[in-house]
Amino acid sequence: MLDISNAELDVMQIIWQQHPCTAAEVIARLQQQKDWHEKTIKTLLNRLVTKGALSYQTQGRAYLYSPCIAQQDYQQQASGSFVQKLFAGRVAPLVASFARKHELSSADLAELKQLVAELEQQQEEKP
Amino acid sequence: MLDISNAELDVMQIIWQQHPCTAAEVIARLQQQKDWHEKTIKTLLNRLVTKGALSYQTQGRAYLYSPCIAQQDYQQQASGSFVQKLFAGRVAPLVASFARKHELSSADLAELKQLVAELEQQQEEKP
DNA sequence: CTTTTATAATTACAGATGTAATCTTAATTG
DNA sequence: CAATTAAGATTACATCTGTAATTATAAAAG
Repeated sequence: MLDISNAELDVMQIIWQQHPCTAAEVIARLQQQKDWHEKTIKTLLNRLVTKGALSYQTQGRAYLYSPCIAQQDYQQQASGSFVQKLFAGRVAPLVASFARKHELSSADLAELKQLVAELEQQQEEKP
Repeated sequence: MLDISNAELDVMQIIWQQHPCTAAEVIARLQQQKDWHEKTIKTLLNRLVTKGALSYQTQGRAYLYSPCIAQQDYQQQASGSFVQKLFAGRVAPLVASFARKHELSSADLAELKQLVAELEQQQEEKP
């Protein structure tokens, strides 16, 4: 299973937002939020390529990076193992736990409600 | 912030389930689910003490371990940073993502629905 | 009291991670 | 063309992790 570290994930987020993109672009955008040295970011790009999370095509002297895994797919994989690890595979307790600490906005609640409704309906459709 | 690794977390789960407990007890119970050497588990216990996740009281030659952080508190902290890291702090998309891969049971859905209802009510109470 | 045994402490060691610096090489500048 | 610069590749190095083995020590057994 593709395992992306925390620092690497910050790089992936930038690239998921917009790709393909050059190292220079990643560096420029990441440095708006992280105080990381250019070399550090290059290292992370390299490691991500090595572990198969990013691919690239050459464009003259530079590389054009693209994700090998879609953000949604990675989110799915990661939330699966997180929920398994901390909540014995049940997602409702996670939401409860989260809500206890982080006040949910009305928008969040509405979104959740809607989601639950949809899932219920799907369940009825094929019982 | 208290950072507990994956292997360490397995030890914590055992101790959260029942504490205080001796190393021998932890080993016996963990070995029912993990194929870990006794020495490995001792190492993990030690590291958890060092990082302040466990404390102990001596009982003759042995130690009686107890968690320094409640399971709920750790779950809260961990889910907070997970949701932040992968879903920009919004929990609904996490549930959506999770549900897309892992079929939710009726029980799960009911639990979620109930939870949402409660949260909505809380929100009305103090607007 | 000496030997064995059970506990915890210390040490080991490879791979992952955070965080760069240095090296190589090709392109740009003068 | 020579010197500088900018890309990526390689190397660095401390800390964390997974996974134990070794050592010290105190208790139990003979």
